[in-house]
Amino acid sequence: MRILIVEDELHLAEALAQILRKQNYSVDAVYDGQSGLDNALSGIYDLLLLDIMLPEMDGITLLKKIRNEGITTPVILLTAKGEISDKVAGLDYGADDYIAKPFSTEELLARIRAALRRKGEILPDDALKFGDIELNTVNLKLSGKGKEIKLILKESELLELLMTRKHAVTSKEQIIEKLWGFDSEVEHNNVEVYISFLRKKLTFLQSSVRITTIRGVGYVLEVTA
Amino acid sequence: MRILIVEDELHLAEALAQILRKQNYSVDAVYDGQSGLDNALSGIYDLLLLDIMLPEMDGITLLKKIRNEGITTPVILLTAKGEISDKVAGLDYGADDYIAKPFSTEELLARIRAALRRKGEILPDDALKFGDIELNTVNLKLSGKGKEIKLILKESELLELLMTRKHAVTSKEQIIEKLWGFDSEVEHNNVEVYISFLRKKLTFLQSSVRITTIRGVGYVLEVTA
DNA sequence: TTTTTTCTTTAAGGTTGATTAAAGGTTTTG
DNA sequence: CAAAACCTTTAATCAACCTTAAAGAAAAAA
Repeated sequence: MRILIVEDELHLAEALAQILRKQNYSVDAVYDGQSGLDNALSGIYDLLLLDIMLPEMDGITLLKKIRNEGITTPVILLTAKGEISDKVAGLDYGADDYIAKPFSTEELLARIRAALRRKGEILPDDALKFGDIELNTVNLKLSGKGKEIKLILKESELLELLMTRKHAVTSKEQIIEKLWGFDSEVEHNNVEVYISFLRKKLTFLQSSVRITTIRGVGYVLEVTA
Repeated sequence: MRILIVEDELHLAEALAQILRKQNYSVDAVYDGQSGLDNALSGIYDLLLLDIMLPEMDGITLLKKIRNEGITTPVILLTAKGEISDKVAGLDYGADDYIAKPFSTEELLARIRAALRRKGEILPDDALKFGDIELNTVNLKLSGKGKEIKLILKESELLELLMTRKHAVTSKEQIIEKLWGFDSEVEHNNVEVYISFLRKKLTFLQSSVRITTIRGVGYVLEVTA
């Protein structure tokens, strides 16, 4: 289950992300409205947590835009105390719920569960697809052509990143930032090692998906003919 | 037999829970209407004890909502003295009974038995199944392949959690939250210990069910070939 | 109540397996 | 060709996890 947090208070955003990851949700966080919109439009999220007060573009505008694009992802608005009128506007524009800051973890989790339940009675599972492979980001199993193989966490996170970014080229810096965190001192070689591991497993699966290197730029998934 | 208590007076809720557990009911308690709704909708309970005055969402509204969802779980309302009109409304909306605070333990237990009897003549039993094992959450006996072994409470709760979550991976945090409560300071090692105990007992039963570790993620039940 | 038993938690050391670092090879680019 | 970027494998390190024993707490029995 993938959740996108759009919240400009970095601290809160990271705290939320951490809490949700412990519940085994896949979480991405962005810190301004424009990035929120870009990410939300990808349609890969099962739920959006949207702060109302945001730089670049406020949460309500963001909500309006994604609804106009036909995206029905459940949205929970995060509101400060005084923003009652915003709440109402939010619900009018298709938010599923709102929760006033400060809120308890428990309450947030309950509302998330409720929103997810409300939406798709049959909860979509966590399988990501690309070409002939399917990655389950919860139990870390990668399958294709009848075969199946277990990944370890870092492999899964890396492949997940490549799969969600589809045909975009992903740089080593982006990978490091996503897998090891913003200011980590991890070497490029480290990424190369995991790319190598993944290629081996893709080969084992006899998948037609491969990880192509674009020198000086990054990696991208491709389907071979 | 699983009972959900929705009662905002923490003290009363816990006291009730304790009394009912002594009667071998499986009891969960939540302290506001929204959480009550979330939990009740899961449909796993055999009875709901519902306070009328609640934060977030009052008991009557809660009752209405679950009945609208087609959930027929018996409901006993807990009412304060003055709330006669609420009682009536409650019965209109499909409560099975009400009991006025303060009430005696005996009276409550009698009404619970009556409500359960009234509902399903054949009472659903408390056996959970997965693969070749069966867990009775009331007498804490785990059986499979003809053999049977007694679990202790924490083992049973842990296995119950894994069994109800079926093929989902459950993190240690989720386990701690469920077994020890939200903000407890219990160490991860504690979970590991009980996982270890359970594995030993599964081995003793020669069950094909095993608890698989997914490093950095959590635990999941699997059936071996 | 005191004693005994059972259950729960803590602590410690061992084991496994993930991660990192390193080294040598290969491919691409200028 | 030389330099840079990348690939792959292996070995060392480190973190996560497992297991056992025993202390502590709670419940049951005497």
